[in-house]
Amino acid sequence: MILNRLQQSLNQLSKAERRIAEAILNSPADVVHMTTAELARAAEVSDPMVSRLCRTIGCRSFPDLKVQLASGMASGNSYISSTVSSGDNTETFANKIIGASMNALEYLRSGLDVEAIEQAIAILRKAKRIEIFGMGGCASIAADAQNRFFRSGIPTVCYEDTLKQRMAAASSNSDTAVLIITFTGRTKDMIETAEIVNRAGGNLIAITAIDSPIAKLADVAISSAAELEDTTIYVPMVTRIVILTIIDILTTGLALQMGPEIETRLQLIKHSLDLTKVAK
Amino acid sequence: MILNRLQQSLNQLSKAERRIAEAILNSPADVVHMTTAELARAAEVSDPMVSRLCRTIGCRSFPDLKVQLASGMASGNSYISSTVSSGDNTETFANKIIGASMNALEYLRSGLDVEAIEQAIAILRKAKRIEIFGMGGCASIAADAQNRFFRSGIPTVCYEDTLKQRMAAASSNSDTAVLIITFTGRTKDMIETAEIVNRAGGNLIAITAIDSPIAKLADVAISSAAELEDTTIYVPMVTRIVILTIIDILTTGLALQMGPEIETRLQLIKHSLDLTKVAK
DNA sequence: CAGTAATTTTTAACTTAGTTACAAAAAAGA
DNA sequence: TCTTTTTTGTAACTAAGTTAAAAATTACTG
Repeated sequence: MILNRLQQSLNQLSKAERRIAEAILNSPADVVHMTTAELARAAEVSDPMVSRLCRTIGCRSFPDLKVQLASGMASGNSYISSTVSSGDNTETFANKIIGASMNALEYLRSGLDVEAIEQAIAILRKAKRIEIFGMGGCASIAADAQNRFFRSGIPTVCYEDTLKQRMAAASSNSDTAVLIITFTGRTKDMIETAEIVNRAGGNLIAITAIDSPIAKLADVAISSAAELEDTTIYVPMVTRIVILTIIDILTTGLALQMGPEIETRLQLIKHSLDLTKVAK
Repeated sequence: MILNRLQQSLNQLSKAERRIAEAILNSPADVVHMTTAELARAAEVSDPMVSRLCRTIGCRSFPDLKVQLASGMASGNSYISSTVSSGDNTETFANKIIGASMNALEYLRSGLDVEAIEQAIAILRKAKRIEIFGMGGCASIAADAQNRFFRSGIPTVCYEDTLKQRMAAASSNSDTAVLIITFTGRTKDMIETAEIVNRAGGNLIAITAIDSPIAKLADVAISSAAELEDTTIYVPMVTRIVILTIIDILTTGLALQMGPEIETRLQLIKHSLDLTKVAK
């Protein structure tokens, strides 16, 4: 969506361009009915700067930007995730956080690399075991992934300790699917582990930032949409949600390919919990 | 929507106007990027007729029609979250999964119990320590919550083992905030643990299914939107996403109340990781 | 069935919006 | 401080869209 692109590239723009971008973000609904001159006047810049900004953010022309704006804002997907500020009341900042998550999911949908997903599922499908590695904030995501993948019937383990990860990596082979989860894709330990997997001949799937060292080392790299993250806060929030959803997609894809055989197993797993619950 | 208006007024239009209307209805997505001349040629009429049709159907100008078209068509890609079926190709089921998550977030937004959130934040704010309990599929969520709450400076631990949970529950007091995360709110072990917290005098926050036993035992219960879960699959998917977002809201609210003091700590925590990463 | 009136459509002129090219100003670097 | 690069604004130009008037088609009446 363009509003995202604008918000994101805001600090890479020149002074005048930023003014225009801000004017658009301020009242996107109005911009849709403006001329270049009107917008230029609102942003207190010259007309051609408007045309230029359109090009900079990847639109063919100003009318083209308006069209994209209009389609972007339509329906429910108008959650512009502005940053939480200290003056916000509970309802406001809660809405902003929820909006940011929805935004990220919309972004995931529009840019999902279907081919990468299919390749990853193919690797998982023929794997005799799955090893999942995640450290720091990704450790809990890795644990969640383990909790989902083992239900497929393929033996799945998860390590958050770099030493264990290295040892597991070293003993991987063509029967092993290694799933590395990392926000930045730049953690030194993890890069080394990925290299060990490569040397050992394991099949490496990475869910991480695009163009990161780990993405390059992987057989299949799936983008975690880390570029969408609000860097004014210090903990990745939306990236986490996006990765969990990617894991949902992978496990579902795997289950679909396995067909009805998995159904019974899932049911058995579910009913194994029956006696731990009180009745409704 | 304009496409409707066009379709409806189709037989009230003159011959040339109808040709244009039909051309638009045929490929509205393309029209959005056309000029009057191009559309006129496609409909085999003269340029001014295009302008005229726009007026006839109630648009100010042709660019205005394009904008309306764009916004009208975009609402088509609203998230239809039907159940995944075995015939779906990758793109389809991926979209369904993402759609289900977005749906759940929309649901969370519209029904968020702001008061409960504020009460929970108040409890966390005055807590001297935070204990987080989650089992099974909720263990990884609890771990994630720990990873977020400890950054506030309040000592935070997380247990997924029912024995440890019981012991921690027994040693809770009015300085302790206990956060229980459970999908169903009906796990026997967890109910007993909640009762122990009550007897010990700890402050109990539960993120769980509404109207469940644990929700009733808690000082503050926040709904996890479990009632939205697709029960044809055997693993909670959207509930997980919703709970994570609730945790984001709680940690953000806590940070906002703590004010600038927390900023420094967050920065320090972030920079403590600097040396573990390779440079860009 | 012809002629006239009304409507529709086209051609041509015109206005306005948007872009390009170039010059000036500001910022960065030497 | 001067040079070089980047950024911004001014002015000219292109193209898009609209208006106005003429031509053609259609409908209606004598």
